[in-house]
Amino acid sequence: MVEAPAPRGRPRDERSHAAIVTAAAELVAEVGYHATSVSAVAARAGVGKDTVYRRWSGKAGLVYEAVFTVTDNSPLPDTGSLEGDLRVLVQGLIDEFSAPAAAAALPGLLADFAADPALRDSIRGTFLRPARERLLELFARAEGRGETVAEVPDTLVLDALVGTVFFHLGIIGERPDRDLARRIAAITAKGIEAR
Amino acid sequence: MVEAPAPRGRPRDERSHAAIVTAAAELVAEVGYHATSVSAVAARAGVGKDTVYRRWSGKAGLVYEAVFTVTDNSPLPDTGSLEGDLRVLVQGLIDEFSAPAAAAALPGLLADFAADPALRDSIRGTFLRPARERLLELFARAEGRGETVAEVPDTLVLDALVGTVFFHLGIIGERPDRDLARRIAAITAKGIEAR
Amino acid sequence: MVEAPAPRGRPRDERSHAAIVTAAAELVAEVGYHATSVSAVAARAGVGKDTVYRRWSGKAGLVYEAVFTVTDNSPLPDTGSLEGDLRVLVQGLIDEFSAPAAAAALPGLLADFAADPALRDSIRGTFLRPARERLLELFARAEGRGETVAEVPDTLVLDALVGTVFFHLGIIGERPDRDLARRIAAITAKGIEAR
Amino acid sequence: MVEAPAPRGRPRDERSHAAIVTAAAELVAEVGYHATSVSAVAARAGVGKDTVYRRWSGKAGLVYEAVFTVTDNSPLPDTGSLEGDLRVLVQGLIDEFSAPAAAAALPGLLADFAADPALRDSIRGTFLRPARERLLELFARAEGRGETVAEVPDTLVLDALVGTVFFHLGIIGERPDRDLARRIAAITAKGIEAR
DNA sequence: AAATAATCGAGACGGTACGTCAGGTCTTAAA
DNA sequence: TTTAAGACCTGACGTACCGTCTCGATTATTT
Repeated sequence: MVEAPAPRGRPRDERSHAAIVTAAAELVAEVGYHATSVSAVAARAGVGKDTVYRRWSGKAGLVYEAVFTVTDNSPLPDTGSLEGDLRVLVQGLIDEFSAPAAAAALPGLLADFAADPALRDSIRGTFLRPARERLLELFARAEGRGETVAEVPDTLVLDALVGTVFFHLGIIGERPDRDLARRIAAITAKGIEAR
Repeated sequence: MVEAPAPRGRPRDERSHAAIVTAAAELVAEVGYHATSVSAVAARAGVGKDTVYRRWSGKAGLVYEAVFTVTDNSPLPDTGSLEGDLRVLVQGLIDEFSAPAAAAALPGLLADFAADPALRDSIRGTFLRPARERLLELFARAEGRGETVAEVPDTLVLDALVGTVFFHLGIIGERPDRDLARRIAAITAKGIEAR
Repeated sequence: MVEAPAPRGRPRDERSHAAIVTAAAELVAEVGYHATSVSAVAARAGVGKDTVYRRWSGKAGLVYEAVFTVTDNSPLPDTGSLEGDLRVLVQGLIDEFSAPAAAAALPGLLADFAADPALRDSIRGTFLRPARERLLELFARAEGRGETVAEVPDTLVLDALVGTVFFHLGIIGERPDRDLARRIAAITAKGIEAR
Repeated sequence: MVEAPAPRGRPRDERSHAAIVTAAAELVAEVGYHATSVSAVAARAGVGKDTVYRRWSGKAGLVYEAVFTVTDNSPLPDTGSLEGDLRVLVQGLIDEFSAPAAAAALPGLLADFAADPALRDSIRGTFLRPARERLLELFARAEGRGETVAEVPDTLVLDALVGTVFFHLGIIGERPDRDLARRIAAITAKGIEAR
């Protein structure tokens, strides 16, 4: 087991952490990702810049935590069909990507993550993990029901779902249509059915 | 008919234009989108900054033209099936997005485009137009063969194809797998078939 | 005798000259010397920049002509005393330096002249010439009246008169006091009297 | 009594201040006032531009401090006569204005000061203050000796002395003649004597 | 109690890029 | 050859943000 490394000196103030995250989320929603600066976040949080850099490596990491902290861990409802389950999953992505702060942050955020090897790895490892677990659970259910799924890497299916939603809403800026989740789920479900 | 607005004064030097575009493409491929600056592009092109800003509104517009000028207008080969045609189309996207300059530029570029309303509109209007025309041609062929396609907006299908490739390669940084085009085409073709 | 160099091609448009000078004088009075640019002068005059540079070497020479063209050549009135004559001469300098365009132009203009050897020489040769001629005339009258003047270079006296007025009004920005000419003339007259 | 405003944050580095001032003085002496830029000063001082703009409003204020910091506070020697005392004072002005950096800076510097209301006020308040104090001391001595001085504002006498020296040396570019101080002092002393 | 050590808010630090503007030159078609 | 127009290269402007460093002042643990 890993020992805590014996904390010495003044402990970090947890309230600073919360204030920074809140300030970052607000700023991103108000002025966008590009116009959000670490200086401005620190100023709004009533905190020194060092206090931010002591906890995060830069704007990207900070905004990521500020915008995507609320991971929905509620179990995926069982709709009884692969397509129905996928629709719920996709609707979740749509809701997540349509939130004001997320919509304002996503393109710039993912660009910054993609440009940094360390951060890039955390996209699959952290950002996509919950969605991937849900997708695997969903596949398992389908198999349990006897629905066979074609031989296709789950990461590719996930990239297709996330990439489609991200590009459609985040890059193009399309408003989330009422039928969007249904259509994406329908195509994907039929597309990956065996036979 | 629209009259040319009677050009007055010294005409723009076409060699400057070409030098700037070349310098931009090289720089992006060498140091990445973020580290590419208008000043550096101008310096490498042997041109004043004004000459750049006279023709482009900023880094985003310039890099876009530098990286995505070579529109492939060759007619889409007719493979005899929707899935086959889609595979060619998707492979074209993969090749386009995997080129060194494009791969280095895409995430930051699309983020900057998404952040500017004027540029954002040009994504559909310019960047996606050739691919969309190919897609429509491909749908027309399928109908001509009697293959019926489900009621689904072509822009959504396009966003799905482009979004998937962009996210998989550009954001996640996955290497373009040998089977990538085949798999995406297979899922999509089956997914949008009527029935 | 000097031959005219056989004018070939389109002759210069004299109206351009006048338009440029007028535009320059107006601009200097409105926005000051620093904010006056050759581009702006040309634009206001409805003239190309080249047409300006073909006639003047730059902003300094142009503004000089625009602001100090109206040389007062009226003969200096004979007041009957050195001090009285000096007072009239100094009042003339004050009036000249207090005109809106001149006041706005002088400090920057003289600075630019001082920085360029060619222009610098023209301060004595052109700008100060009329005043110097008046001063010499004034000395001649004094001698004619039997008033003896101490051995002092006339250029130094002139520099003292002009420098005092220029510094007091142009640099410090003092408003031209009612007694200013009288006081300067009194000091100078007494100061240069023999004995 | 005025409280020190409780300095917060990292204090300014005094070595930066000195390095900037030195670099500015050197540059002005080497390339002149016009060709001296804030960027070049910062680069030579090994300092960011922000560090310069944090302390000075622009080139004018910076160069002023760089060139005219060394105020000569030595007491004016008592020569026993108004004219002698004036000669010492004027010689001091000549020496000050003839120093390489000062000669290169003065015309442009005073032009920039004259163009900015805030800086303009500091000419009398700062630049001319030492000379004015000397002049007043000199008048007091004269009165103490029984030499009566005509009713004339001391600021006008000062403007005459400074203006004459500045115009003669700075604008016209005359070399400081051996007799210059003597002549100016003689004219002024006689000119302001009562009777 | 004293010493040690990490944190805090504040803001200065050296860099770098921004987008604008002026300078003075050059190139066009028309006069 | 001049004209109006305007593109050309150069280089300075003053601003903003980056991520680091330096203050004096806290706030904890260790001696």
